[in-house]
Amino acid sequence: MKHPKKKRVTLQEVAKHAGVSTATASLVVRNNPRISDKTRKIVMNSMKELGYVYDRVAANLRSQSSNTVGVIITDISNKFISEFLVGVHETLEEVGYTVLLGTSFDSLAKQDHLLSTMLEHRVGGLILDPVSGSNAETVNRLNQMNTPMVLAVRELPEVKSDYVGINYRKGSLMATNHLIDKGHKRIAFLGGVRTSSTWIERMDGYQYAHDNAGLIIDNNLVVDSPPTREGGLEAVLQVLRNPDPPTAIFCFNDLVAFGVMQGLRKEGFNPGQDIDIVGFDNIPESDVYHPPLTTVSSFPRLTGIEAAKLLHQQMSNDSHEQQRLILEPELIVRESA
Amino acid sequence: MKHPKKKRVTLQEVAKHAGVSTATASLVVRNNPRISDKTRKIVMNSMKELGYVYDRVAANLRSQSSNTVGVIITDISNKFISEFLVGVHETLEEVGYTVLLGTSFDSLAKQDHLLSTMLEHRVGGLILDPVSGSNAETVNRLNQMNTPMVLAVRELPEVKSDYVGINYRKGSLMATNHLIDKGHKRIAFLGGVRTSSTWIERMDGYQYAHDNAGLIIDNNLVVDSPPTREGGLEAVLQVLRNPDPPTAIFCFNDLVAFGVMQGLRKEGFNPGQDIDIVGFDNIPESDVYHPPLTTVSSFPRLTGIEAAKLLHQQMSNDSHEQQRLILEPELIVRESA
DNA sequence: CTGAAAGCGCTTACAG
DNA sequence: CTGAAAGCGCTTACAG
Repeated sequence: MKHPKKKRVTLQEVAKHAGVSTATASLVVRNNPRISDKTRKIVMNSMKELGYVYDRVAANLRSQSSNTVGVIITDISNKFISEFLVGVHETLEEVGYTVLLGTSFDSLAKQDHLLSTMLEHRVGGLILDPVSGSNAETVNRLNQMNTPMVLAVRELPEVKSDYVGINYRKGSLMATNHLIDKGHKRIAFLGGVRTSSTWIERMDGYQYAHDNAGLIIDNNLVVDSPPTREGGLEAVLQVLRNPDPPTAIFCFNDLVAFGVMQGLRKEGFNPGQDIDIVGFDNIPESDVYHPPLTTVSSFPRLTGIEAAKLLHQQMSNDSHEQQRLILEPELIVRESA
Repeated sequence: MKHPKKKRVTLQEVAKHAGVSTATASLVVRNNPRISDKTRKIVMNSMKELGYVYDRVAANLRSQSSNTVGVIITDISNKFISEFLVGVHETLEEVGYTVLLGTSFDSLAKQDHLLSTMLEHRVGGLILDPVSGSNAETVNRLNQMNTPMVLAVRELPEVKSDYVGINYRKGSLMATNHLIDKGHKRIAFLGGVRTSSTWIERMDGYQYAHDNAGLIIDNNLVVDSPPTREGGLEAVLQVLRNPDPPTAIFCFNDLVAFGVMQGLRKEGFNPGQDIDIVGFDNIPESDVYHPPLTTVSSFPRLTGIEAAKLLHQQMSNDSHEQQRLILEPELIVRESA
């Protein structure tokens, strides 16, 4: 876990080689304009000659600053999250931060551990896609350390923090309305973790659409599961055992929808014809599924970009008021419904 | 880019509060058995009471060690790479490393910049999925710094380093043979960057299969492109303009295959019936495509795990001989060919 | 515009 | 088993 390295060339050595003081050399590395061009060149030369590599760690320690940002996500395999990460990462690198990545694999214990590690590494800020069921307490440690943070994707009810996410409720409302408009009365809602804010919000929209249409929800048609392909597969198998199965399915996300399609085929149904399906996320592959998936587009990359921007704002402004950014989704109608 | 933080509680303060010397407190934090249980408890208490957070950065500086590892990848959106990253990340976190993530977005300049940044951050080791066209010189900077490194996914001819990757040649051979066995004589090879080792190796296998069968390759059927869905789409449109179009297509990877399918449909062909298609990678979604994709499984996650293990070995053993690990692929026959 | 000295928060010999 | 002091590689006032 530890590994001693060949001795680095230090700034002192560079300074000595260039015949200046360490302070001067330090100013040169940091491009301070107060150094004459002549001196600067001499020092730069010495750096090149000796193969000097700036030690950002020592610099950060001394100046009590940080240019690293921690990013903790739940699961890279999830396309929504990986696209989110692209947005975050791209934006953060642009502004010059280096990112410490942590994956919680949806485990609260791992997330806790990662939070600690990040703090120990003196991150200047943190972007957190929290595990469902994260408690405020865990996260408030960050506030205590005065570390800027933005929460993304999943909102934590009791946590005071910047947040950027999707208007899941509206997306779910649009999806369910679409199915109702097509004449469906028995619409299942499959997948997702019942305690997560993302599930609850989708449930809200699903409920609201039913209420509006004067329909009542059959609770046997609401089956939760991990938000994965496997989860979708299991959920649909369960719901099909129902004596009165659904005629349409609203899926927690596109991954779940794939699993659902697989399950339907396995049971002899033809997805998109016998049973309509709507997904959520509009991951890039959803339009090459079989059949192409009707889904709700939720702009993961943009979510990441905005989260990174918000964090950057927080880190550069001392007086920063809390922000909450909710992106509006869009219904993409394809062949599955 | 910099951000001053509230003053941290230091180990000195803890020591004073506990009535011991800093050295003793330090030994406690690091779980040194040489400290009596009684003293340990007192110190632990003080830490809790004061809200102490270990400063790994200061510790690493002083002890000239590092428990961070840099991971530079080309593109998170690419499912092969993101799965690879999962493997790397999971393994690295298990052994207690924290990962600094960099994405080169396939730009040589960005990769160079990231390498510098990682060195400046004193990473203890590095896993590099190099941009195609990376030159040895760039990478050898690491060797100069004596930083352990393992190359993954793409091999760099002139670079001496551990490497873990896939036997692309064999995978490509299997895929092409499969198409030849089905009676195809005009097999296109679409997508991928012509200068990358991954492309060259696939080309080798494709060539070899043709030679074996006494077939000759029509160079008009070999079209390179970025290894993305968009790239596949463009490549197939180009190859279809051919007066004598192919009857089967071997795709650089599954993403390219999706693009190819889309392109075929757009031009009125029915993928898997009019024209057979084989992909490469076996990404999780490939079996829910339309039609389910015949492809070569290349174990991205395992690749990541092995890369991380190799790096860990290098970092913990001083005498480490160079290793080259090549994973064997597998043909997955589904409906597209 | 440049230099000498102190200090960021730890760990590391060295004594005892 | 514990303590006092030096030092990792930088930056930061403070002088000049």
